[in-house]
Amino acid sequence: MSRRSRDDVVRAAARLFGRRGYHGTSMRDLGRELGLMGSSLYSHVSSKQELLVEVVESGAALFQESAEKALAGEGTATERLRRFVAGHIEVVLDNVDATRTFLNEARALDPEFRRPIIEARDLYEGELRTLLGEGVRSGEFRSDLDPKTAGIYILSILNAVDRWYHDDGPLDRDCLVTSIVDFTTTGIAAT
Amino acid sequence: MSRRSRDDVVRAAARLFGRRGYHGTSMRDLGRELGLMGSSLYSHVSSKQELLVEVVESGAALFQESAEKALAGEGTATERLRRFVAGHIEVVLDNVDATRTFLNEARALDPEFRRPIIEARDLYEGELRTLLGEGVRSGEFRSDLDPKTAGIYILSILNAVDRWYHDDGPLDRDCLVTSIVDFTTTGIAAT
DNA sequence: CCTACCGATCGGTAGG
DNA sequence: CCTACCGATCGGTAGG
Repeated sequence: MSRRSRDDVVRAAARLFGRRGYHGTSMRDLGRELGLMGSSLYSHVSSKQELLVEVVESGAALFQESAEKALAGEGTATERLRRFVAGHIEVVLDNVDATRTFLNEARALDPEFRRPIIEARDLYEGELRTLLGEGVRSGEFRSDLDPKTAGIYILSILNAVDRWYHDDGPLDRDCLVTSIVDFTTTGIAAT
Repeated sequence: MSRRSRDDVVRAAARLFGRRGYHGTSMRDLGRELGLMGSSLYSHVSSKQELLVEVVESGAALFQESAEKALAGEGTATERLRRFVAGHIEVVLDNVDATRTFLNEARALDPEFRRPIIEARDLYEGELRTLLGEGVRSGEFRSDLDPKTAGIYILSILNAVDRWYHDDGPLDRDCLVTSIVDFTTTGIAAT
């Protein structure tokens, strides 16, 4: 067994922070996960909080990049919404540990680190809101739509996906995206 | 300052468990919240875990009672859905601490207590699913609706409400309920 | 990366 | 409900 890299440590931290929470994970737990003594981790990082910061920031960055890619190109608001949803879901499902930690453990961050993370979250939400507003102006979305609350509802659905969806279940990822976009655009009522 | 009741202790536990998490709360934190020494809490409860169990079970019970009231009476599926949504939101907003703990800290429960809580959650979700299925059969909801995923989407929205809604904000509770029911039934697309 | 350790804090008990 | 305390565990350091 070769030596562990700093990245191994961060990845293991993401896994445990995401599953048991920051306060539910000790440095000795983390060491055990990697076959190391807890104290050995301090040759890779200088504190437990530093690990949390790194994991949470990586989660924030993943969402930000995803939004940029989804919203950059052309297309109707509906098409861009689909790309936004697909991107978000891909980020969540391909990085369950980091995104879980980003979504649930930000409160364990020291205040100085928490602030910029909340700002990143607001920025991401704002980009979705802008997209929804454009869809209203283009006539694709209902004229009485409130982009703010609608954006929150959509993100509520997206952020919960990792709590129930499994890749080996009956629904593949494309169908999941379609299902969410359909629910969001046309709802459950009969036409 | 009179003596504290067991109920005071449970309520304080709900507050701290809901805000900082179970593992982020020490018995001494809890004592401080009540103006007591941490060790004094053991004249009211026999363990920290017992407090978590009590809080989580109270959260589960609140949702269960709410569903029973909402689904018992007559009405179309849409009407009962509105009552279900209104009930859920009332439970969440009137009991933020207990419901937050119920929704986020169940993983900190010892396995023997976690199982029945997950079952309670599934039961509640199942009741919503049944309601949605009835709406499909009555023709109120789209015939191609999958009640299972739709139920998950609706609960995702409902369970996130406490993360952003404030009673003193621009939206009152009735409007919030209407907003969620509208989003759920007709979606954001223009008609 | 380990051994050996530090002071602080943890959940919890005994005795009043 | 407090005082006084228990053994275990915490995050972290020194020195190799």
